[in-house]
Amino acid sequence: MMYFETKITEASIECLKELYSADVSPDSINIQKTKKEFTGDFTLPVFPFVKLSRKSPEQTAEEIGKALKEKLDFIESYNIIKGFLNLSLSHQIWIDFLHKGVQNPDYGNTSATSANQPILIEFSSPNTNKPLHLGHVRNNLLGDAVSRIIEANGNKVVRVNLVNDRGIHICKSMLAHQKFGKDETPQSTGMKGDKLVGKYYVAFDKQYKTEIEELINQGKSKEDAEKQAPILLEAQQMLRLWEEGDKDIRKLWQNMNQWVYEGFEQTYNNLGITFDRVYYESETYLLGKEIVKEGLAKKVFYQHPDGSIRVDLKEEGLDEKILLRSDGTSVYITQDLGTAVLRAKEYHPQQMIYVVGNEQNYHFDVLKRILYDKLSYDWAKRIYHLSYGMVELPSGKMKSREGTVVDADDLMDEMIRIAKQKTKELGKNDFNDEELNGLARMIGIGALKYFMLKVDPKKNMLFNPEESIDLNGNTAPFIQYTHARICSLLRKAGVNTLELPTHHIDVIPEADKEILSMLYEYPATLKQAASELNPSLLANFAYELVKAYNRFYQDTPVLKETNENLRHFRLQLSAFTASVLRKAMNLLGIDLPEKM
RNA sequence: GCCCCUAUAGUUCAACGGAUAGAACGAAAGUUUCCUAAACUUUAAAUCCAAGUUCGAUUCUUGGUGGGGGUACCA
Repeated sequence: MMYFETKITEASIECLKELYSADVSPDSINIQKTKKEFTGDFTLPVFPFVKLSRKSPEQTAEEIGKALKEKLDFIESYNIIKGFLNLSLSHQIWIDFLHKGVQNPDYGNTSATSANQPILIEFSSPNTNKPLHLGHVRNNLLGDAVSRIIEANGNKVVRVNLVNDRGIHICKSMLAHQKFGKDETPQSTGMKGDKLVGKYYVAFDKQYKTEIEELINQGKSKEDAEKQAPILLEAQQMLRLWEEGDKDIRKLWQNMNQWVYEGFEQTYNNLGITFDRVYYESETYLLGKEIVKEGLAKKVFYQHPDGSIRVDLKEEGLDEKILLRSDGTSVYITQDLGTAVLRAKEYHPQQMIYVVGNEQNYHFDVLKRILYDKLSYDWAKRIYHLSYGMVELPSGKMKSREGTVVDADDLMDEMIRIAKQKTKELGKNDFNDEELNGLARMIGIGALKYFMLKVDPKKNMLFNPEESIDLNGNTAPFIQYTHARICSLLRKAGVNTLELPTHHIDVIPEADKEILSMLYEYPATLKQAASELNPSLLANFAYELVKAYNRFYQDTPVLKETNENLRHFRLQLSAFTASVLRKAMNLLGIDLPEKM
């Protein structure tokens, strides 16, 4: 793949040296795509160089344009508007680009460099006390898409999941099941395991609130009531018993977690998500505790008079942080310390990415500081928190305990149902049942994934359950439909587009050219998506490409084009478009149908 | 209180410091003897406020205002 921008930049530096004896850094050469309303392919704003030339922007642009045209044979012409130098490339180089691109199955990808250490990426990281909701969906889709994007950029990826399978939150579900559960199981109730366990988490919270209220009525302060509610004390006792290895508690814990895993498995399958390595907090928290003790021995941590172990990060601009409770049980960050050390040892990754919501920004600051500054692990500087925004409802934040969540399974089912209904409404009858179900799935899940991934990860996003996710406009089905139309076109053409001869066409029409130049942008878009860990760039790219193609399709004949060279050119252009769409969307985990 | 993030059409989202801020939904009006109308075309509609840096600021800096998050012996 040739990068015209690079060549133009290099040539521009030479020109500036020859014309004005000036040494200019590549940074000040800002080659951009020419805007649609002007003639040209690439544009160089020359304002930064008028100081060197001591001439007007127009004159400066003229001099640079003339010199560039002489230097670069692929520049056919140029024009100047104000201080903008617009360069047009030759038709032939664009035709060559199409020819090479359409035949290159790896177009846009960077070939793998096997020597590199893997990039480790943690995502999903569920708690086992409740089912997955829309917030987790964003996390999973983001982690999966980022993994794919990094792979396409030539890096090895290890997808890891960290299951928070122990802790006070699970004890709450367990306790509620013991108290109110009547020995219910997924089998006896027919409920999905994670849903059943989630039910008890809510039951716990209900009882907890009742007890708090009673205590307040007895004259306790709200704060004391929250700390002294009997059911909470029981849960804390249960956690201590769990950490001591109490047989009955461990048995119940194993059973209930198993139910949850079976439920999660279904959800992951539906989302099309897999992992290479699953860590369980129950397997790493002891290592975490050891690390805390080592830190204590090395005096980088200290024991508070109340018995808890803490770290002082005031010098690092943060605060004190508790690492071990006064009763000796571990907290959230304890296991994260252990897990991080274990991972570093197992994989020696070149980078450790954590896909975790922005509500935990502070937590990751602290984690990194402890590992790097306090414990002097050099690899800890390669920890990167991919912090994404919350999914909000019109009523505000989702809260599991209060039941204001959008359940992941329900939402997927609903999306598939709507897609199926829409397909029928549109009178698409040439599908058998199996095909119809497959298509509805592709569309429904695709729409959901696209909806979540088209938004810049770091921004909060809003989901309105009243309005189901759109299937029109800037959506996956819009892109899928265009792909299906192209496939139909190619089927009818009855030729192998890859084997078509080189075309000689006099001019590339405007609409054709627009698509071509967008296809040219794909590799740079992919690179940017990888370096910014931002899948939304690919979503927006695919959308823009489809907009342009639909405009083209609307009023440009392809099969009916009588000029054979032009017809072949357009078939290849269409085939290349379909192929790039598949690539971009596949990196988002979205499949495209050949018929819809 | 302190810290971080954020602010763009009625709504949901775009825009490496570059030209006339771009889409979608919603609203209004159109397009099918022609390769799939889940499409296309047209109209109305926005940079929170105030300074600063710059040839040029939605973008960078400072101050203010609004929204979100964090600051737990929760995760």
